[in-house]
Amino acid sequence: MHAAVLRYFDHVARHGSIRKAADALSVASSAVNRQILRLEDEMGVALFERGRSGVRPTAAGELLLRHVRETQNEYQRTRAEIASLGGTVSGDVRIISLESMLVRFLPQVVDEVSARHPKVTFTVLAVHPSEIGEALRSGDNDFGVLFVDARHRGVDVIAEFPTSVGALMRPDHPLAGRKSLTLTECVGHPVVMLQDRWLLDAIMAMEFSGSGARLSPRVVSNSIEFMRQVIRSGLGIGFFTPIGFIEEIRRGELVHVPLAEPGLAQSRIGILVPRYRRLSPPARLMINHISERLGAFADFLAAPPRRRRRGRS
Amino acid sequence: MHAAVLRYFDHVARHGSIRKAADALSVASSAVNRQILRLEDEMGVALFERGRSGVRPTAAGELLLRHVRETQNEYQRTRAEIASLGGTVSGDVRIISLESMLVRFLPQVVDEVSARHPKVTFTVLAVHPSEIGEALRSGDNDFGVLFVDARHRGVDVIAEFPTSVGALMRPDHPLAGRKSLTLTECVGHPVVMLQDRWLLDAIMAMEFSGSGARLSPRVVSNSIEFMRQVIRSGLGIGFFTPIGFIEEIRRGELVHVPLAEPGLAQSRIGILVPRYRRLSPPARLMINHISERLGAFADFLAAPPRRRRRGRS
DNA sequence: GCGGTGTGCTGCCATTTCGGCATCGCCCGT
DNA sequence: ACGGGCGATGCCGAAATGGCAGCACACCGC
Repeated sequence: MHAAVLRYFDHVARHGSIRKAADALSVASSAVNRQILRLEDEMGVALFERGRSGVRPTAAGELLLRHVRETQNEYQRTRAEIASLGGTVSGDVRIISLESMLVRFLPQVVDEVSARHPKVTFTVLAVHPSEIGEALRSGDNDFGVLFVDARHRGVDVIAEFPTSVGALMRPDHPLAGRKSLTLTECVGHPVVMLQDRWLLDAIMAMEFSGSGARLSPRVVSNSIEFMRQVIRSGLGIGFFTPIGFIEEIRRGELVHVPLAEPGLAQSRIGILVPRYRRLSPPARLMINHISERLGAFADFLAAPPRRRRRGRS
Repeated sequence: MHAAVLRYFDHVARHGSIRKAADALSVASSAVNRQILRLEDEMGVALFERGRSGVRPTAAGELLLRHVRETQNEYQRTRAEIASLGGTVSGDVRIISLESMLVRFLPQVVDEVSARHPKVTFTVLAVHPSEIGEALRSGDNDFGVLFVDARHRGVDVIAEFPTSVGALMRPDHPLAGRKSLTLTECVGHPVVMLQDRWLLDAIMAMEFSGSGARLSPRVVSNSIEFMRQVIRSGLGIGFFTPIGFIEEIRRGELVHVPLAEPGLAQSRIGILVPRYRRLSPPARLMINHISERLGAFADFLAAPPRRRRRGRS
C-alpha cells in the first residue's frame, strides 16, 4: 500500500549508504538513488549529507525519517488489527527482554500462546541495557519484559511483579543456609558474572565504594546458559532473579538467597511499553499471557522456597 | 511522497461513492476503482460494502482509514516542521472556534501572526457544538478555541482563561444597571438567541425546569453579526461572552451584565488540543499568540467595565 | 604514482504500473 | 420499460519504475 520510497528511505538511513541499502533491498542502486533524489526534490531540502563514504541524514532527514518509521510501524499494527478482526489473532509481536527471562520463562509462554494462536509470530530479542530506552522508544518493539527502572523516560509500566535479585548457588555452598546476604558478605567467595549486562554493576560500585573490597569473578560470560552450568558445577555464586532458574530451585539443585541490598531485594520485573503506543492485538494477547504466568510465579519471584516442595501452593 | 491510493481511499470513504470521489480528485472513476480493488486484494479483506447507492467502509476499512488519515495528518505536520527548520515558520494551521471568537477576536490575531509570518496559512472553522469532539479527535484540526467543557474526552486544555457569559444589551435597557442577573430575571424581556448553538440550551433547561417560566425569543438567528445589529438596535437581550463585543462595550454602545448562574458566571475559554497530538510549528506559534492576546483581555473577559473609560487599565 | 575499491550520480532501455475512455451488468425510482 | 445512478472490466496510450552500464570522484595499499 505505501510507496516503495518509504522503505528505500528508511533502508538508506539505516545502512548509511545508498548502494548498501539497494543491496539489502535487492534493487539496483540507481533506482534507490533516483527515489531519494526525487524525494528531496519534493521536500525542497536535502535529506542526506553526501560524504565520501556514504550518506548521513540531515536535520530535515531525521524529521522525515521519524514520520516514515512511525508510518511503517502503524501500518504493521493496523494490518495485525485487521487480520485479527475475524476472531483469530494474527500478526507479529516484537518483544525485548532480560536475558534471564529469555532463556527459560519466555520460551514457555511463547510456546503456549503459539499453540493457541498459530497465526501469531514472535520476535524476541535480548537487548543491552544501554539500548533499552532507544529500543522501546523507536517504536520497533511492542513491549519489553525488563527490570522496572525509574530512569526510563517516555515508557509506561503496564504491569509489574516484585522479585528479588539474589545469590544463586549449590545447596552445599557455605552460604546456602543463609536467609539473606549482602554483596559484602560474598566477598571472598568466587562468583560468576554476566559481562557488563545490567544494573548490578552500578549497585556494586556503590556497595563497594567505601570499602576496598571486591567480588572476585572466577568466571565472566555473556551466556546465561553457560553460567547456569558453571553454577551447577559449583564453581561460584551467580546473581540473578530466580525466574530463569525455577526448575533447578524446585528440584533442589540450586539455592536462591535474596540479597539484602535495597533496590536489589525489592527489584521489580515489569512489562514496559512505549508511551502513547497503541498495542496490536497479538501484543495485547502476549502481554496478558505473560502477566498471568508471572502472577502464578509471584511467590517464586519474591521469595523462592529454599528447599524442594510439592505443588505450587 | 505517499502513494496516491491513500488519498483515493480517504476520498472514497468521505464521499461514500467511488465516482464522487474520482470526480473530486479529478481522475477517472475506473482508476480510483482499480486502486481500491488492488488495496482490498493486498489487505485480503473487503474494505467497503458495495451498496445500491455507493460504498460504506467495513470494520476493516474503518481501521485502515484511521491509519491512512493519521498518516496524512502526520505527513503534513512533518512537512511543516521541515519547512520551519530554516527559522521562518511555515505551514497551515487548522483551528476550530466559537463563532463569537471567530468574528472579532481571531481575525485580529490571524492578521498579526500573518503579518509577522507570511508563509503561514490559516484554516479557521466554526463548528457545531455537537461536532466539537469529533472535529478535535479526528486529527484534522490542530486545536480549538472553545468553551472548556469537562465532557470532552481525549482532549487536553493547554491554556484557559476565565470569562463570564452575560446578558448583552443597550445601555438604556431596564436591566442595564444591574451588577448581575439570573436567567429567571430575564423572563419577560425579549431576548435574541443563537439557533441551538451551545451549552446555554442545556443550562436554560435546568434553570427553568422547576418554574414554568420561559425566555421569550424575539429573534432567533445563527449569525453573530446579525444578532450584533439586532441587539444594538434595542430589540432584545443576547447572551454571550464579552469577547466578541469588546469594541461596542468599550465605546459604551452595549452593556454586558454577567449571569449569576454558576457554570455560566465562571465559564472558561480555553485552547483545546487532541490528546497525544504533536503540534506543528505554526500551530504552536498561533497558540502562543492567542494565549497572549487572551491574557491581555483577561480583565474584559472576566468582568468588562460597565461604562466607557480610557486606557486599558 | 597507480590500480583497486568504494561512493553517488546519470543516460539508455525494457518492464511495469497507472490513468482515461468506453462499456457492461446491476439495481432502483419513475 | 426506461433512465440514471452505481461499481467493475477490457483496451490502449502515457507515465513511472527498475536494471545495466558507465561516469566522476575520493580513499587506501602497494
